[in-house]
Amino acid sequence: MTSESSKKHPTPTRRISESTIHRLSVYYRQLAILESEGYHTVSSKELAKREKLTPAQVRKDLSFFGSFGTRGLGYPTTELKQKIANILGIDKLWHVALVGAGNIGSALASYKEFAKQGFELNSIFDNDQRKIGSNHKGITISDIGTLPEALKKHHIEIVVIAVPASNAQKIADICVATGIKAILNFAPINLKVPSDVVLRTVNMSMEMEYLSFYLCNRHNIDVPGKG
Amino acid sequence: MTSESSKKHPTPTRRISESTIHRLSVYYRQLAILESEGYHTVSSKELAKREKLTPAQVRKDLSFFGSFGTRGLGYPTTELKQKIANILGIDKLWHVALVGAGNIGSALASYKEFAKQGFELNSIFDNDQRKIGSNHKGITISDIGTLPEALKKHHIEIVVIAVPASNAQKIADICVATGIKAILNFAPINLKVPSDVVLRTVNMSMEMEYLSFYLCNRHNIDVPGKG
DNA sequence: TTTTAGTTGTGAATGAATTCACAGGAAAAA
DNA sequence: TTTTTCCTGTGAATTCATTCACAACTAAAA
Ligand SMILES: NC(=O)c1ccc[n+]([C@@H]2O[C@H](COP(=O)([O-])OP(=O)(O)OC[C@H]3O[C@@H](n4cnc5c(N)ncnc54)[C@H](O)[C@@H]3O)[C@@H](O)[C@H]2O)c1
Ligand SMILES: NC(=O)c1ccc[n+]([C@@H]2O[C@H](COP(=O)([O-])OP(=O)(O)OC[C@H]3O[C@@H](n4cnc5c(N)ncnc54)[C@H](O)[C@@H]3O)[C@@H](O)[C@H]2O)c1
Repeated sequence: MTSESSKKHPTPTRRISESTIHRLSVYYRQLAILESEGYHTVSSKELAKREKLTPAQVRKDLSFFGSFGTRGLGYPTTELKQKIANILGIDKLWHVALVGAGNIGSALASYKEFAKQGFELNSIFDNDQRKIGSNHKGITISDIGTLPEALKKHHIEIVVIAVPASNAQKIADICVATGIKAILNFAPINLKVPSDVVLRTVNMSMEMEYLSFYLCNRHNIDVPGKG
Repeated sequence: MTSESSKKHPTPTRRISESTIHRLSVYYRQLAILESEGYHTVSSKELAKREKLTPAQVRKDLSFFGSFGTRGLGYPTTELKQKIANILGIDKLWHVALVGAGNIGSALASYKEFAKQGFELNSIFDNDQRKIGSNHKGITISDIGTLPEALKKHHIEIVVIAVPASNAQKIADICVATGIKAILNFAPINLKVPSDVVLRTVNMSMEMEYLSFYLCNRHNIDVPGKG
C-alpha cells in the first residue's frame, strides 16, 4: 500500500515504456491510413501485420490505457485514432518556440507536418543581428534576449533547440528557469535539465554511427532493429 | 553447435542491443571531452556519472567487445576512444549520398559534424529540374535518374533519404536494388527493406508526440527517459 | 436457438536488458 | 615486502518488456 494508492485520482501512477509511447505514434499513423482506406474496424492482427509487430504487443500497449476494442470484431478505426490522439495529447494545440534560425532551424520552421499534428511554431529566436527582425515563413525572428518574456507571453509549452552545441545548455537553462517542461534538442550534446523537465535529443550523428556499426559488424554480430 | 561456431572467425555471432550501440556513441563523445580535459585514464564510475548511467552498465557494454581497462586504474582515455571508434566503424571513411535537396536535405548537406566523423557526403540527387546541375556547398546536384550508376561509381555505402514520404519507398527500392545496405530515412514513413539492409528512420513528429504525451501524463504516469 | 468463427483483454511465462556483488588483479602506501 | 585501496570483468540476480495462452465475449451462420 503506497501513499499513491490512497489518492482518489482515477489513474494511479503506472510505468509506460518509451517503446509503448513510440508505438502509439506508429498506431496513430497507421490508423489514419486504414481510415483513408475505408476500414471501419481493425483487428490487432491486421494492425500488427502492417507494422511488423505482434498482435499481443498491440493489445498490451492499448490495454495500458483502457479497453477500446470489441471482442470478435476488433477496434473501431476512427474512434481508436481519436483515443490515441487524446492519450498522446495531439488533439490539442501546443505552442512551440524555435531557438536558432540556422540550417536545421530553418528546415524545421518550414516543416508542415508539425502544424498538422497541432504543434504551432509561432516564435523563432536567434542571436545574430542580421537575422533578428527578418521574416521567416511569416514569423519574425526575435532577439534571443527576449526569450524569457516571449515564452511566457505566448504561453510556449515546448522549445526546440537548434543552436550550436556550445550554446545549447545556456538556452536550456533559460527555458527551464522560465518554466518550460519539454525540450526537443538537435545539438549533439547531453543537456542537463531537472527531472521534471522532459528532454528528447535528436542526434543524427549517432544514427549514422549505428549504420556504420551495422555495416562493420553484420557478419559477426546479431544486430537488432534491422529489416 | 551452430554452423557459425565451426568457423575460425575470432568473434562468433553475439547479440548486441541497440541501446548498447547508442551508448558506445555516447561514450565516444564523452571520451573526446575527457581527453580534451587532460585525463589519461577514466573509471567506469566517472564515465557513468557524466552520462547518468551506472558503472556496471558501462563495464558491461564495453565487455561485449573486449577487455580495455586496467583493474584498479580504469580505462586509458585515448586508447578506449580509438577502440570504440574502431568498433563503431567511424575510424574509416564512409561514402554517403543524399537524395532530396529540399529543406532538410540542404541542412544535412551543410552539416559539418558528419564529415568530422568520417561520413563523406559527396553526391546529392533530386528530381527537380531547377535544382539539378546547381551547386550546393561545392557538390553538384545530380538527376535522380542517374542514382543507380552513381551509387556504384562513387562506391556509396550509406544513403540518406530526404524526399517527401510519398516518394521515399521508391528511392529505397532503387538503393536496395543497387546493393546499398544502410539507409538513414527522414521521411515519416515505415520503409520496407530486406532483412540484410539496416534502416534507421528519424521521425521528428514522433519526438514531438513523446513530449506532448509527457506534458499530458506526467502527473499520473511514470514516464521513463526524463531528466 | 445453437453452433461456429473470430477477437479482445490480461494474468502467467518467457525473454532481454540492467544491476548486483564479488573474485581477481593493479597500484600506491605503509 | 606487506597491506590497503581502488577498479575491472563477469556470472548471478533482478528488473523490465514482450509474448503466450486462454477465458470472456460478439457476431454471424446454421
Ligand atoms: N545542419 C544540420 O543538418 C544539423 C543536423 C543535426 C544537428 N545539427 C545541430 O543543430 C545545431 C544547429 O546546426 P545548424 O547547422 O543549423 O547551425 P547554424 O550555424 O546554421 O545555425 C545555428 C543558429 O543558431 C544561432 N545561434 C547561435 N548561438 C545562439 C544563441 N545563443 N541564441 C540564439 N541563437 C543562437 C546562430 O545565429 C545560427 O543562426 C547544431 O548544434 C548542430 O550540431 C545540425
Ligand atoms: N523540413 C523538415 O524540417 C523536416 C523534418 C523532418 C522530416 N522531414 C521530412 O523530410 C522529407 C523532406 O522534407 P523537406 O521539408 O526537405 O521537403 P522539400 O519539399 O523541401 O524537399 C524535398 C526534396 O525532394 C525532392 N524530391 C521529391 N521527389 C523526389 C524524387 N523522387 N527523387 C529525388 N528527389 C525528389 C524535391 O525536389 C525536393 O527538393 C519529407 O519526407 C519530410 O516529411 C522534413
